[in-house]
Amino acid sequence: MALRADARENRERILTAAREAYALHGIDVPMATIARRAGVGVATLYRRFPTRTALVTEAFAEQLAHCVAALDDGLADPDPWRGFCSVVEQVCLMQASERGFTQAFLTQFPDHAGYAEERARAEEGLARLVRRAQEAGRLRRDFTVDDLTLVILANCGAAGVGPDASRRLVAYLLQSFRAPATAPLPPSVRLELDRIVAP
Amino acid sequence: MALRADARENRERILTAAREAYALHGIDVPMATIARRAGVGVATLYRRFPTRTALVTEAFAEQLAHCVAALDDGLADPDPWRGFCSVVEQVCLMQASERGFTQAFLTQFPDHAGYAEERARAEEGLARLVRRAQEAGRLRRDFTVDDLTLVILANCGAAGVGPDASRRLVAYLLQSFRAPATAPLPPSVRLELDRIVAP
DNA sequence: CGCCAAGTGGACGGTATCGTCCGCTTACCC
DNA sequence: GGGTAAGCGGACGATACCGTCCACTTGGCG
Repeated sequence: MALRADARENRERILTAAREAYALHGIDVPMATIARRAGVGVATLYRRFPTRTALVTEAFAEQLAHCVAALDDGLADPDPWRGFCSVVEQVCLMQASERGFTQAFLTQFPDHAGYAEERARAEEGLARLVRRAQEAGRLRRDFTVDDLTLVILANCGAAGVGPDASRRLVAYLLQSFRAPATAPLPPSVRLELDRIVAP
Repeated sequence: MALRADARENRERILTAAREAYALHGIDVPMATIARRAGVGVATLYRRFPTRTALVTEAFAEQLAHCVAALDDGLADPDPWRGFCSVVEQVCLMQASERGFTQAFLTQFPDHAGYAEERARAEEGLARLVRRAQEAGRLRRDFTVDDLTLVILANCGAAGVGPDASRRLVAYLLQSFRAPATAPLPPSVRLELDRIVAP
């Protein structure tokens, strides 16, 4: 049944607060902190989102949709290599700018039954993205779909530093993925070891 | 003053237990768990290692020394590029096989005053390693020392999966670091998303 | 052997987070 | 405008971990 107007607004406030809190303190931030930031009681939070993962899932639903859209865009690109690169870049940028998204992504993607079908679709799309770029002779033949996950994980570490570090890492990786040749990199990034959040 | 014989043995047992516990449960494992695994009381643990970081530091002192040695070896290699690669490979392999080491490394390296000098020496060595490889024309000119940290962080994510994933990532990265050309990769790795420990 | 300082273990109070319960408030339908 | 069910918030008991304190044990020297 539909939520009452005030409840619906509170729900949105909670989701926003959760994203902010995750960005600031990582995904293990106490539920009470999120509730306080949203200006609601903990009970309200727990009523809407019974488990921590439920909240995380909903909080990043939009970001996840953005990733799926990026994949579709990449597949639609007439240039298979450009499509491939843009998918990798966009997803990694998302990881780096929306702190906590990656943890959410990795934590729940395995099980969460509701998304099994969406996940299968995504995997199929990724496989096509890779095959297409390889058939065009732009992506090295020994690249596998699993390497995409490897990129996600690698980027996870770099994302903790900031989008610049992530961009540079991705640029390095894409160059090694390309069949031959190299190209200039984004500027070097000063790494502040102190400010890394435990990914 | 010197430790009593039984105390010395307990100390070793604690360090071993700590490494095991870190590998299994990550670096945030409760102190009591380590104590139990070592077969000692918590008081004993706290007396030897007053803070969590003190324990972590000592537990991985050997691994850290190994890294420093790897750097020296790399610098001693007559082939600057081979020396560069071996340092990167060895350090990353250490991260991947000794779970928890990276967290230790990153967590405390910034402050921990006692190691300031050792750290400075390491940084100087790394700078020389990079410069040497560049002057030999084997390492791209736009590579910076900070990129080495970037590699460490990127590897951190891959290391959570296992040494194979780490090796493949490092191979990719080293190829993009090299002034020109590519080479075959280690075999592809099946990534078990379920078994990733929060790095 | 006997002393005693070094060493030990577990109990304990303190703190943080969890998730639920219950009495009060309020949106919305009539 | 009034009734009612949906919604609310904060208090509360449970749980986990921390780090200390203290009464007991034991290695090793004289």
